[in-house]
This record gives sequence, C-alpha cells and structure tokens, in this order.
Amino acid sequence: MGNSAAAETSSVQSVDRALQILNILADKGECGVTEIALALGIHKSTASRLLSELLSYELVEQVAERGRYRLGLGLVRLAGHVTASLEPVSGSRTITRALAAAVGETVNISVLDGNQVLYVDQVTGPTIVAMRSWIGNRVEAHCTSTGKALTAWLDEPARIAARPKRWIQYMPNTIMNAADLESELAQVRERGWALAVEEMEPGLVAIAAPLRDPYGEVVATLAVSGPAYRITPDRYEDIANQVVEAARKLSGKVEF
Amino acid sequence: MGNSAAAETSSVQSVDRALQILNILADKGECGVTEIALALGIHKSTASRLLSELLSYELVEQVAERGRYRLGLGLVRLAGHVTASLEPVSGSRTITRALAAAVGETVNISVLDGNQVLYVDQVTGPTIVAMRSWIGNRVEAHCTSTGKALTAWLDEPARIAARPKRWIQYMPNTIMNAADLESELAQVRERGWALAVEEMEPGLVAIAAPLRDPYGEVVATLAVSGPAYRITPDRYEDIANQVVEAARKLSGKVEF
DNA sequence: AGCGGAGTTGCCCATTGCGCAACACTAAGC
DNA sequence: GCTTAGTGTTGCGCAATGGGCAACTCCGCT
Repeated sequence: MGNSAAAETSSVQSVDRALQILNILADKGECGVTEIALALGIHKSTASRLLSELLSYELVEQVAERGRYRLGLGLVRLAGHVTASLEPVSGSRTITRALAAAVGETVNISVLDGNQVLYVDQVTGPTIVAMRSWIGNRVEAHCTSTGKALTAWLDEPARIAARPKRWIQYMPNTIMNAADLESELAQVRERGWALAVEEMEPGLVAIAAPLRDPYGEVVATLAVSGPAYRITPDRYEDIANQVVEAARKLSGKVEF
Repeated sequence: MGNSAAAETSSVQSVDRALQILNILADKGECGVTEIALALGIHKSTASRLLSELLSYELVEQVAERGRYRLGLGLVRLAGHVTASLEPVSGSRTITRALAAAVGETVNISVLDGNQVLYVDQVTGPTIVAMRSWIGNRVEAHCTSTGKALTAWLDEPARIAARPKRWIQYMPNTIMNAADLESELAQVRERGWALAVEEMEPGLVAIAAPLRDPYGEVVATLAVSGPAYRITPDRYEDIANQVVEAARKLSGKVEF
C-alpha cells in the first residue's frame, strides 16, 4: 500500500521512496513529514531523512522552520536544462521566430503526455527577447489544436487512450464525444494540420502541425495561437500553410 | 573527490548520489553510465541502478537503447507544479494580466538565484491564453532590470556576491564595472524601479519593480519588457508607475 | 572474426538505511 | 501559565538493502 508500480521493480528502494515523495508533493502541494510517512508506509524518521536529502538539493523546501514541505526551485533549475537540451540545433530557433514574426502571433512546441499536451517551447509574438521559455503546464489533448495534431496519427488503441476520462464542456464548441473527435482527427490527417476555434477558452484560436522524427513518427507539434479577432477564418489557410512549412523544416532538426 | 558538500552531511547516501547524477546531467547535457560512475567515484553497476531508478520516474531518459542518458520530461512536469504553487492567490493573476493589457507588453516575475535572474512566471502581451508559463532559464543580474531590482536593496556583501564573475560586454550599453553598477543601483533605490535599455540584447527594454514579503524584503520582481521601438523613453515613467503600482498590489499576495 | 568497451544483471557480503525511542518544539485547551 | 497532544528531529543498533564483483550481452571498430 502506498507503493508505486515502479517500487515493484525498484532496485534502489530509498531513491524510489525519495522520488515518490516528489510525486506526493506534486499532487498535494504541501505536506507534513508524518503525512508523507503515512502515504508511503514508512516511519516518520525515514521520511524526515529523505526530505532532508531532497532539501539539500532544493528539490523541496520547507514552508516554515520545522514545518510542512513543498516542491522547490531546484526542480525549476533542472527543468530549465531539459528545455535547453530540447532546443533544436543551431539556427532552428530562427524558424520558430520567423514564423512568429510572419504570422504576428505566439508560436509553441508541445509533446503528448498521456492524454494531455505538455508545452515545451514558446516564442511570443513579434519580440526580440531571446529568453527561452517553456511551459510545464498541460491541457487536455482533445480540445486543442496541438492535442489533435499529436494524436491524429496515433494508432486506434493509442488514440483511445488519449481521450479524456470525462468529456467536459469547456466551451460551446468543445468536442463532447468520441465519434465527433474521430471525425475531427480524420480531417486533421487529411489536411495535415489541426485547428481549434474557441474549444478550450473564449476567443482562442490555434493552428498546429506535427513535427516528425526521421522515422515519420509524430513526436511533437508546432502551433500558432492567438485571439479570434486577429486569427479570422480567412487567415486559417494561410497561417496553416506557414505552420506546415515551418514544421517541415523543423522535423529534420528536432529530436526528443 | 566527486562528492558534493551535501554528501558530507548526507544522511541518505544513495539518494544523494542519485541527485548528484541529475546535476551532472544538467552540467554535461548527456552522459554515459561509465562517465557518471567515474564522476561520482562509484562502480558502473551502481550508477546503472541509480539511473534505472531515475528512468522509471522519467527524471532521466536514454538517448538510445543501452545508450547515453540525459535529463527527462518528468522534471518538466514536476517543475510545472512548482510554478503552479508559486501562482499568487485567487485574483492576483488578474493583476499581471491587467498590467500586460494596459501596457501592451510582456510581463514576468523573477527571483534571484545566486548572481542570476530566474524567471518563474510570465504573461505575454494582450492574450487570452490562460496557460501558465514559467522560465527555467536565467540571465545575469547586473544587466537586466529585474536583476537590478532584485539586488538594489541587498546589503553590500550580498550585492557584491551578486556581481558577475566576469564583466562581459553584451552590448555597448552594458554596465562594465562595479562603480557604475553601484551608481545604477543607487538610482534604482531612489526611484523605486529599475530600467535596462539594450544592455543584454539589441532593442530590448525592460522596467522592473520589487515584490516584497510582509517584512519588506525583496523576494521577487515584477517586470515589463518589450522592444525599444515600442517602449520609447517618453513611456518609461508611465510604464514604471504602472509596474510599481501592480507590484505594490502583488507584494501582499506573493509568497516564495 | 576478434577485440575492446559500454551497459546490464545475478549474487553475496558489508555497509548503510531504517525503525525505535527519546527529545525539542509548538499549538491548543483549560 | 500549565498541561497535553502532536509534529519534526536525531542518536543508536540491527537487519535489510545497496553496491562491488564477475560475468554476461551488445555494439562499433579493425
């Protein structure tokens, strides 16, 4: 009880426990030592020592002296290295910047994480700021253009696994059943790009194209997003063509 | 040799080693098992088992089967929870969004990390996208408005520690010595806000104000950034006033 | 085909992680 | 102000686990 499936195959129990603590804190936000000990089925002195180790690397932090724990900024620093390593080879960032400049909207790159979209890179609208950004947050795959582009080319079992557990009506336009979603994904495959118009949030329009590895597998997506009053229907085709072209250029450069 | 200072006070050696592996991968990008074992002074079978554990939680990933390792997307997911927990209390995000809408430029929140600025939150220009973003990347503190706002109110030893190890001339406007930096920080304290005009990157202008905890300590900054052709000198005062006002509102809400 | 090196895994032993007990600290109730 | 209950921390000793060794598989190079 309280042990993950990973624990069943664990070869280093104490490391496994420490990493489970990180997941518990991710789920609950903040936790006390005793609470974590109970969740893991270990003694509170054990939990305290594991937390102390994580604390020394700043993967967790204490809300107050001798108080509850939460995830720490050390994770943000490490994650920054992940996004740095995701950056395509020299010159590729110019493709996403050029696209952002040409279209005048935000451009991002995402990967599929279970049944959700995980944002891993972003270039804001016409901007000169060279700061790399990436987004740890994620949204449901079925009601975003990136999610549709990520799942459209999966085989059927994988597409079914990527469907939401519950169909929530975020917006009047939100897709609410499997048949409509499959129909939508068929259109994505036919066109080569995905569209989402006010399905997740009022006024938000996004157009996405797949990024493929050398084997042709879809490993990420490239997307443009902006407000509906700027990305009007008459611009969809043109923006889509630009996204698809940029995605084609990037597909030979990005590896995940 | 190969052991961190933390290892000297470590109470869980194997967890300590696993976390050192993460730092090694952050530094080197990619590593083999044998390389990591040598760096840590442990047997390669030990390194392999520790990596296997990190792999099962996706904190690392293998570039190829039986190949080299690098940091994994599991870190991005965990870090996303950190930024979620950094989000100010209900309603506060409206302050940064309102500021972004009013000024028409990108707004971000940063903290000081050694002698660099670590970006922890960002709202892009007038946008409807509700996705939270944060930036694991960091830049030198002395040549950004956020860095100046973060360090201006430190005591002298801390300000000296926050100076760059080497004064690199990124731009003609870049501050290149301690005296000029101290003078600039004195102005920041006097005005209550910091300015950086093309010091880090061509065309980039940023204005930042400190975010204080209930004890008045500067714990983060709020900044607006954009291109020089839009953020012209005649707009500095007005933007600064809006940033200071938004920072004042946020200071009672943000805790780190 | 042979060699060298990297990564993996079974096994056994010594070291380390862990539970126990005791302590320090804090908040709540009277 | 005192008492009680609960939380988090730490010294200690023991047994369970982590880790080194050896052997294996796999792959690239000659």
